[in-house]
Amino acid sequence: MNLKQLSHMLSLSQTTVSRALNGYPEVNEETRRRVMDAAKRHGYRPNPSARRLATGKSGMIGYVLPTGNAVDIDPHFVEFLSGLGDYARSHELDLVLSPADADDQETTYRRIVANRQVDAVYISSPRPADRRLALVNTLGIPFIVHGRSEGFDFDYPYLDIDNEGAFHEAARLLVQLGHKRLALINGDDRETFAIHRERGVRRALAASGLTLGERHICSATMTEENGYRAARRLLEDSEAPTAIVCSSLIMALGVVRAVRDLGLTIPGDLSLVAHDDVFPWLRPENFPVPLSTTRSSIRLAGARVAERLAARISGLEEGARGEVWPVDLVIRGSVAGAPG
Amino acid sequence: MNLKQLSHMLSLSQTTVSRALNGYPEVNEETRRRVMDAAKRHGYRPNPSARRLATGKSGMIGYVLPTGNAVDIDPHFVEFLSGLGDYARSHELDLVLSPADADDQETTYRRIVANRQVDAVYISSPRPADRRLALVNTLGIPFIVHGRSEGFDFDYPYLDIDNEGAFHEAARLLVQLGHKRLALINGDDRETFAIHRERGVRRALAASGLTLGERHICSATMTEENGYRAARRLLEDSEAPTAIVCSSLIMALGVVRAVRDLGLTIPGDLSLVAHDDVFPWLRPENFPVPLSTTRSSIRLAGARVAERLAARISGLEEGARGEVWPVDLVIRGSVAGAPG
DNA sequence: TGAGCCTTCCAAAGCGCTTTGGCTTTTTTG
DNA sequence: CAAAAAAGCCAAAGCGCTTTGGAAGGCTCA
Repeated sequence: MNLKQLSHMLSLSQTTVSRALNGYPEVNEETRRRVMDAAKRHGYRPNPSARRLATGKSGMIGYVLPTGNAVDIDPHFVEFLSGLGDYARSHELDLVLSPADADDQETTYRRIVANRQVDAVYISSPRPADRRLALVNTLGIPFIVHGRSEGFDFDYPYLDIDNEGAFHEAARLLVQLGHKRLALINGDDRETFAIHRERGVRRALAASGLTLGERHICSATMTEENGYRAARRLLEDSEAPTAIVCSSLIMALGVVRAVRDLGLTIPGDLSLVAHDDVFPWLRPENFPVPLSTTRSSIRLAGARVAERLAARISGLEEGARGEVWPVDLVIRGSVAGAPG
Repeated sequence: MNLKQLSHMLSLSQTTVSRALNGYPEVNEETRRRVMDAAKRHGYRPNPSARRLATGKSGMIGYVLPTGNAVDIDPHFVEFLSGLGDYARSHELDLVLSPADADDQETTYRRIVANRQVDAVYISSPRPADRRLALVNTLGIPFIVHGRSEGFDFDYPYLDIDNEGAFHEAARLLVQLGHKRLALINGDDRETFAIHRERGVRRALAASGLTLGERHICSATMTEENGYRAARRLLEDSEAPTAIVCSSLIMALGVVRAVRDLGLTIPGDLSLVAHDDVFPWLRPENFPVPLSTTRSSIRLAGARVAERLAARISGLEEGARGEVWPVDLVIRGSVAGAPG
């Protein structure tokens, strides 16, 4: 069933039917009702390719997916997607993932923009002075960054959580509990979120005249194994920390294992706080010792990003509005006063 | 730069240029070269919407993403996606995720097919007599099922791993080690893979005159917490199993925790085998006691599905070819002879 | 009552591509 | 060497929608 057929059976022109369906004012309400009704009854669905060709709008939002043999998609992605999808569904938006060579995403961005394949894109895990951001900004397609970049002379729309604040709070708590030697097990330190987290920890320590030594900071991809390795390295050091702030629950899993292997206990020998993105399949309260966390649902962020993208597409949102969400500090059994 | 402009500057007709670009035979090789060259030099890219409208092909593969507040996307999805994306990239295919109400995916399938939005779709986590499968089969769009269904009177193309064989092997190993009381911690038992796995375990037990008691089988969404709960329930029973086969590494995490909470040890008191889909962020060899697993990379499966979808789109693959991958049984420290 | 203004609809022109059918040349063939 | 076949190219007709530029008819209002 296409427009032509539909309009023919209604004895109306395609113009009128099209307008009736798309809510244009210059059509009689009575007529509109008739059209709407017939459309629904016959299950008429405008052909998106045709519409796209005519309007240039696609009803899809894009994401460039870095791929490659050695490239692992972040497990957070799926949770973010849950939220995004949930919102997108209610607004008839689809999401198109364009796989790209991790080392050359630019080409793909240019392609999807030039082709008008999508109405908007979002960018995640930005780094300082991230080229994707600069590119997308000049290409002039609506976009939102999930996270933040740094070092640009222009503003841009983003949604981020207060990583610095969160880790500042976590570290401050530990310092207040008497810990003098703090360590940070961070994510990939080329990403802005990791930089912000480190900044937060440093600031909290500095406030009490403490510092974060070179040996007390690790950064690596967030895997269980890397968490373990980092913890081993830290805890076997002569100046082993008495408290660790950790960037992810998955890494915390490894930290806990290391602590055990070394015959130590939490929170007796070591206090531990980790960041929790709220996975349904791994919850901090279910750690051997319930884990204190800085918590922020990445899923909600996904939904919000979708919402703002939709707003931008329809012109309801404009400009470079940045949005920073506060992060909860949830205290559970894994923190205690400094030993000794 | 569009076809018209390009053909104009070459003093050729759009027809010829189009044909030259798309590899049709009725164009002089010399002319083709000229065209190709000019196209590359001017960065000409055919507008996909226009092409889609004209050909009906979209160069995209579709996936209907079940969403909803209470719906969690399986963390396996992202690994599968890694593989899929990796292949898709090399073939200029995009992936469109159409979010749908988890309880009504049919509408969405109909939509994307009717709209010719995608050239092919894949279906994952099928259940017996899965309606999506029946629907897609009648809709006549190329598709591949990742996993298998049951109870249909037609064949369909799929890619699955030998779940039954894998769990049969795992259980057989345990039986050979003298275990009489085996338990199975399974995924959602409405899904075919879970049914197959259960079947495998039962078959292995039956071969030695043993059975899988009602109390020795649990099934739930694969979260750490559910693994823990299941293990607690099993191990606190008067007929506690001496060996457990577990459907996922994430659940195994919970099993290990439960074992510890109960003051038991692996493999002293309990042997444990789990299925490993090969996540980069959680590896069985890094469990407190290295975990024996049935292993199959879900990522490779993703790549293979993409490959077959591409083949189907271009007509290279036809018919209802099913493909079943064998699963490795990897023995590590978590299994031992039955206690006592 | 007739000029001017809405209201409501329509015909037709794109959007950028593919593809059908046909028209020249050139090559082959008996 | 004429007739048939093949090669190489083109004009134009879609694909299904939106949107521009009217036009017909009914109103208002002096």
